[in-house]
Amino acid sequence: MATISDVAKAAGVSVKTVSRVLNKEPNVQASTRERVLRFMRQLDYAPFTAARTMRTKKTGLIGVLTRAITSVSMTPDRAGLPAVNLLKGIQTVMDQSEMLMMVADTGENSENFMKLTQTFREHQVEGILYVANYHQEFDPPTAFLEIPTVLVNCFDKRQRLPAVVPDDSEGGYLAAEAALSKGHQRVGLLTLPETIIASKQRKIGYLRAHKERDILVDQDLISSVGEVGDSPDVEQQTLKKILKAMLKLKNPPTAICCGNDKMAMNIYMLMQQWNISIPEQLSIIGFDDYTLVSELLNPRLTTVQLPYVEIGEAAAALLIGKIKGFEGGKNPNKMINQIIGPVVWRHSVKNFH
Amino acid sequence: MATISDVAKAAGVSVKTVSRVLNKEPNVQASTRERVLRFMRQLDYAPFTAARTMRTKKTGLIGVLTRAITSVSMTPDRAGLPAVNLLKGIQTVMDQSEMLMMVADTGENSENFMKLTQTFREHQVEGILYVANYHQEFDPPTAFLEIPTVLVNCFDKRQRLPAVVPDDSEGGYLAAEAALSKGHQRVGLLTLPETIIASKQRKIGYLRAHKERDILVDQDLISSVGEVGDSPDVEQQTLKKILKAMLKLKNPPTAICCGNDKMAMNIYMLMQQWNISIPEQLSIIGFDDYTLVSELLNPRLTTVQLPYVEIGEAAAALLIGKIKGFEGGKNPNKMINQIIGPVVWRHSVKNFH
DNA sequence: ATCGCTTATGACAACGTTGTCATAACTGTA
DNA sequence: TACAGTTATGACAACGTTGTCATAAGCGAT
Repeated sequence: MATISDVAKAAGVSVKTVSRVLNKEPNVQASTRERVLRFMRQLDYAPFTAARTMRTKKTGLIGVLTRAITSVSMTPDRAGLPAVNLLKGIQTVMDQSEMLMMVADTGENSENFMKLTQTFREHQVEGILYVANYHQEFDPPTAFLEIPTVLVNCFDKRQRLPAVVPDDSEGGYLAAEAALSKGHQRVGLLTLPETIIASKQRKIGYLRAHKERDILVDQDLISSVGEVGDSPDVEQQTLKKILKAMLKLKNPPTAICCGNDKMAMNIYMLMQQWNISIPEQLSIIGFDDYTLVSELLNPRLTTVQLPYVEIGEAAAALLIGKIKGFEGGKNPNKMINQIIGPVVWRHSVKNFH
Repeated sequence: MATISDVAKAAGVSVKTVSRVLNKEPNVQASTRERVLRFMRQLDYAPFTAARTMRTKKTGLIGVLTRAITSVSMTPDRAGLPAVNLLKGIQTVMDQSEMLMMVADTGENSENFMKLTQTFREHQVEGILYVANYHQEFDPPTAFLEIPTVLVNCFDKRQRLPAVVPDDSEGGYLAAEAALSKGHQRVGLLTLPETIIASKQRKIGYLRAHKERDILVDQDLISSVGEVGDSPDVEQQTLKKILKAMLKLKNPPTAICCGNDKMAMNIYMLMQQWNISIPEQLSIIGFDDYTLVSELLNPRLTTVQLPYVEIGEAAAALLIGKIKGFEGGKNPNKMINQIIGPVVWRHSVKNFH
C-alpha cells in the first residue's frame, strides 16, 4: 500500500505538501496540486485512517448499538413494525453527513452490551446511537454519558440523554379520533400488554379524545390483550375470547382501535370466520402502518402511521448536530423528542355522517 | 483519556510491560501483571485502536456492503423475505469471532458504492461481505479482489470470488415435489419475472422433478407474473388474469407453486373472492417461508424455506476462515456455495394418497 | 533598492502502540 | 564458582499522518 511519503517522493515534494493536497488546504500552487493528485492516482494511494486518527482523534465513525438486526424474527411475534426501519432513517442521514456506521447488535444478552460499548470506545466512535426495538425506558451506562449519545425509540428516565421516541399519546388520540370524527360513539380499545409504555400512553390519548368530545368512556370497551411472553397461539386465543365478549355486549362497539396492524390482521381473520363485515358492521383502526399488512388486507386498513424512518432520521440529525457543534434535529433543546405520523386513511372505517 | 504510558508511569513499569499485559504475552511476573491491571482499571484505561492498527495493520473490522437496510421497504413490493435476515446470520458469526461490522448501505445509486468501498479500504477492513438483496449476478470492482471478500446472495460470473447463494434449482425441485409427492399430477408454476435468476433456476428444478417422476410438463401451467418494474397494483391485476386463465383450462392445475409467499398470499385473496377453497380445490406451495405471511394465512402455508440466516452465517464463516487462514464455512473449496431450506409442511397442500 | 506582507513549501515533532533488540536477574548444572 | 539457559524487564524505533513553526519566494508600495 502506497503511503503519503511514497507519493511525496514520486512527485518530488514534501509529505506535508501532499498532506495539504489531501486535506484541500489553501496555499498550494495549482500546478503542484495537479501533479500530486496525478501521482496519487498512479500509485493508487489511499489515506490510512488509523494514522490520521492518531493525530486528529477524529474517526468519522458512529456507533450504533441495537437489537434491530437480531430481532428480525423468523417466527411471527407480537412485535409490529420491524425496527430496521429506524436504522434506515439513521443510514440516510449518516450517508449525507459522510459518517460511517459501526453497527453492533447486542443480541439477547446484556453483558455483550458492555463489551460492545467498550469496543466502540476503543475505536473512538464520535457518537453513539442506542436503538431499542420498541418504545421503552432505558438506563444508560456511564460510558454513554461521556460520548455524544442519542437514544432512539427509548428514553432515559433521568433525562441525562436526549431521546427520540414515538408520540404514542398523540397516536392514541389520532386512532380514537379516526373513529370518533366519523360519528362513531362506541369505540373499543384493544391494547398490547399493559406493561408496554406504548399501551399506557395510547390509552391516555384515547381517553383525551373522548373527553374533548364529551363522549363517555365505557370500561367494558377497553381491554389489553395477553401478556408479554405469550406465544402467538395463546395470544390469538386471548384475542378471540376478549373480542367475542365485547361484541356480545348489549351495546357493542362499532369501531375498534388495535394495538398494532398485526392485531388488526388477526381481527380481520376472526371477523371473516364470524361473518361480520368490515367496515359495515365493525370498523377497524390499526397502528404502525406496517404496509405489508395494511395494504394487503381487504378492505385496506386505516391506521396510524408509526414513522420509524423519520424517528431514525431525527435522532441521527440530532446526534450529528451535537458532534458538529451546531444545533441539529427537530427540537434540539428538548431532551425527549416525540414524533408521530398521520392517520393513513384507507377503507376499514365506516363514515356515519 | 489515559494512555498506556500513563498506566506505565502509575504502575512504575515501562510502557512495554503494560503492552505485554494488554496483549496477554508471556514472561510477565504475576505480581507485576496484577499491579498493571489494577492501575488500568483505576485510570479507566482503554486501548487506542488507531495506534494499535498503525503498528499491526489489524483492525478487527469487517466491511459489510449492502442494500438490505435501505431496501426495507415501507411500501409493499415484490420482494420476498427481508434481506436483513442475511445480516442477522452474519452478525451472529461476527459476534462469535470478535469482529466488528462496519455496515454501509449503498442505497440506490452505485456511485455511492465505489465511495464506500474506498472508505472501507481506508479504514483497513480485514474483509468484505457484499450482500445483495436478491439472488443476482454481480461484477465485483477490483478493490474487492485485493481484500478477502465473500459475496452473499449473489455471485461473480467469472468466479473470482467465493459466494454463498440460495440453491434455487433445488428449491424449485422441492416445491414441485411438495405437490407431486402427494399425488398431484397437474402442478402449476407461477414464477417471479423471468429475468430474475431465482425464477430460471427454480423452473429448472420444477422440470427436473417432473422428469424424475415421468410426469409430462404442460406449458399452459407455467407462467411468469409481471415485469420487474411493475407496481403492486399492476402485479395483482396480472396475477388475477393469469390465474383465471389457468383455472379455466379444461384440465386445470390441482396445485400451484408460487414465486414467493407474498404471491401465495395474493392468490389466497383471489381464491377467497372466487370461492375456491384451499387446499380442497386448489393446493398452494409458497417460497421463502416468510413466517409473517406463511403462519398467518388460513390455512397455513406449506412453503420452501429460503434460509437467509443460514446463508448469512455460512458466508461470514467462510470469510472469517479466509482471514484467519484456516478453512472455514461449509464448503471452503467451492467457489459458489448453494444452500436451501426444507419444505415447511403446513396445511395448504392436499394429499391425494 | 528596501520594506512589509502574502503565498508556497518544507523540516520536524508528535500522536499511542508494538516489534526488535539488549540486558539484568534468576535458575539449574557441571 | 563459573557457565549456559531461561525469565522478566526496559530502551528505542517505527508505523503514516498532521500541527507547528520556519523560511524562501513573490509582490506591491515606498
